[in-house]
Amino acid sequence: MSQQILIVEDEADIRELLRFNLEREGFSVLEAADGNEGLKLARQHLPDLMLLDVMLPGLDGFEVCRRLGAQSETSHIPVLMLTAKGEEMDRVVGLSLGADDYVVKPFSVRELMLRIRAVLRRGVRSSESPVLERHGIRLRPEAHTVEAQGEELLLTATEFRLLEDLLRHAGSVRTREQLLNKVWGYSFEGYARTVDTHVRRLRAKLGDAASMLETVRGVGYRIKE
Amino acid sequence: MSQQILIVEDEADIRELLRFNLEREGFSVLEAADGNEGLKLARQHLPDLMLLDVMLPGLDGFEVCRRLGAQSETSHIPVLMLTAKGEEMDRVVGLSLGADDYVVKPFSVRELMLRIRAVLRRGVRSSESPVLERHGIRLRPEAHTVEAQGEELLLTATEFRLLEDLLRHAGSVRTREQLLNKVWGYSFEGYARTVDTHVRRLRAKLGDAASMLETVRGVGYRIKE
DNA sequence: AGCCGGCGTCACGTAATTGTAACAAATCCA
DNA sequence: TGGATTTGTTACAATTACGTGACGCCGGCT
Repeated sequence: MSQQILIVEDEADIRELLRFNLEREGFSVLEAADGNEGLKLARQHLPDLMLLDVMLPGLDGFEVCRRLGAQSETSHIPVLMLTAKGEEMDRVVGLSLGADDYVVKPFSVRELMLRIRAVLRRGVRSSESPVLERHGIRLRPEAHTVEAQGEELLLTATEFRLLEDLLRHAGSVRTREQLLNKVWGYSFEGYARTVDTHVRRLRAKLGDAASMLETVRGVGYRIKE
Repeated sequence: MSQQILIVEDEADIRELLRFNLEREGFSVLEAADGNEGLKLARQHLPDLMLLDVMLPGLDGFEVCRRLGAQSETSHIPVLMLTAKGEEMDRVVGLSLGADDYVVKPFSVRELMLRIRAVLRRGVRSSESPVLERHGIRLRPEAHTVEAQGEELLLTATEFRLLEDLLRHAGSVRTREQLLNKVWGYSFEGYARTVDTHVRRLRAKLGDAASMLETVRGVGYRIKE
């Protein structure tokens, strides 16, 4: 379930720093200390993303990148290059060209994580369903709009996320716990009945379409198949 | 028959790496290390597109661009300018001289390839520049100008990029984080409410057209579909 | 130097949103 | 049927989000 990231970096302390932060963000991590090993692991595990240092003993980052691209199984693996500091902007640009993005050392962890997420997001873009539609309700996640029988509904952010989650699981029951975790986030420490209140508010705005949002007594809520 | 791209760039590293990526994408590549040679090759081979660095020894990118435009055989060749970050002002000049698009360094490979394909798809130079138009607002990325109801608006660089990003995603909500990453860059470590301030300034300049830039409470901002 | 435009931050006011409590209604089970 | 449990409904206070104006910094220009 968790996404896998391959670190190819010769300096052990940087590897460790990266591993620590990536795992804290929920990624699983592979490590390689040189280009050859990185290439081998990439082919074996087909990670979701590679962090690739440019300056490596033996095969350098650019060469690894080139060889990855030459193989069809590995050519789709997004690569984020780590480039040494102090280089000319032009040079950095050049070095980044075999990759999807690059970060200049020393980098801030925050920035690196942002870039990793950005690169990963590009991959899943296509799989995201653009429109959720059921029983005359049309929800556009991208636009953050909802229509019921052609009328646009003005939902609050929470209501919207709630409806989105229910729609994504249309046909199956969602428990209050599941909804709290997904809509409110794991750090929410409130009462489960908060869900009830928001379901009520949502129903009020749904009008006639509210009948599709049913209560499953003792379990949770569900949108009809 | 693969399309031919001419790279005019003085740094050998960058040339090589551009060549590598372009050939990987199926283009055939010509190289020139300075403006004069670039001009010569352009006249000889009439490539499908030119990647033209601004900073060149001898004849600079603008001059190359201008001389190309003066000849009927070469005037149709699409030009994609490579500009360094500090060359914002020059950009306007270059584009007015006939470049079809520009890419500001540093850029990611992905972005460069997308732009190359966009320019090639557009076909004949200047025949159909990408103009972002919505609700009486017309933004010309290449010319770096914005009009609202026929009146030209004088936007700052940040305001322009902000509006450009919002327009490119018209109909979709953009979160503050997305806007910060895109408009301010990943290395920006400031406060998300900075976005609000710039939205406000943008709205002030948009005048009546400001109503198309709506706030999506709890999420971000969106330009109406 | 002095000025100025652009930018990021801050403080404040207002309005929308949200979580909770309290009570009513519905449903279940013995 | 009656008590227990679960859910619906309403009201409300606290919080949050956003718009707005102002301020200070910085870099470029005169």
